[in-house]
Amino acid sequence: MKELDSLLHSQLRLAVMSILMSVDEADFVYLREKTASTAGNLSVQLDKLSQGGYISIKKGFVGKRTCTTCSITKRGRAAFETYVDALKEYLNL
Amino acid sequence: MKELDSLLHSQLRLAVMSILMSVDEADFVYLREKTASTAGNLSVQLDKLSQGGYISIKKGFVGKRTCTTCSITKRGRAAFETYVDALKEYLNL
DNA sequence: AAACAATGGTTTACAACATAAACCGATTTA
DNA sequence: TAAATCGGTTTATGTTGTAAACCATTGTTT
Repeated sequence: MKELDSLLHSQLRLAVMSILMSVDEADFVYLREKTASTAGNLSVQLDKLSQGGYISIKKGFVGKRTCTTCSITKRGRAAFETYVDALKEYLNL
Repeated sequence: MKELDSLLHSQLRLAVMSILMSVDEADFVYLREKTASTAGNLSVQLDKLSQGGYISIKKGFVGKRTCTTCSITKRGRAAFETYVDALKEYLNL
């Protein structure tokens, strides 16, 4: 059996990655709402994805307010695809 | 976003369930080899699946040796299918 | 037959993880 | 200016996954 990438095999991180796969860029608040997660949890998981090089996080401003924007990296995209393939094997899809 | 069934969202339990989906019955040793897991870990995870009513565990003998045989339940089969559907949503499959 | 290894598992101790609560600094509102 | 809100981070805590240690029985060696 192939190993499942443990950085991706987490509900929230997977949800985030899935969104980022199809959206180019997404800010913190959007991700929090779309995934229905708490800010704290999201913050931690984004960090992990970032540490692993799967996403890049850009901190900027919208007006006077800070805004954290995330996008998937090449590496993240590849990892996601590998993960999906491995999963298909598990699920016989 | 749909919730992912946390009883299934675990690498080893998922592997076990996937095997049991297509095999009617499988004994402990077979599962251990097929999933390349340690006996301890497998024992714990089988217990959890059993507690959740997803598999049934039957203890018997083959010759003089004990033999633990597992099979998926109706409920387990349904849960697996639901899980797969939810996952498809996450992965855009 | 006593000692030793192997088989089939279970228990348990520990590390990693997910999560929410508490918090922080800046901004807007009253 | 005080209080409430926003965008987010840090931290404390419970939950989970895992392997190491263990147990009971069977088989093998001396």
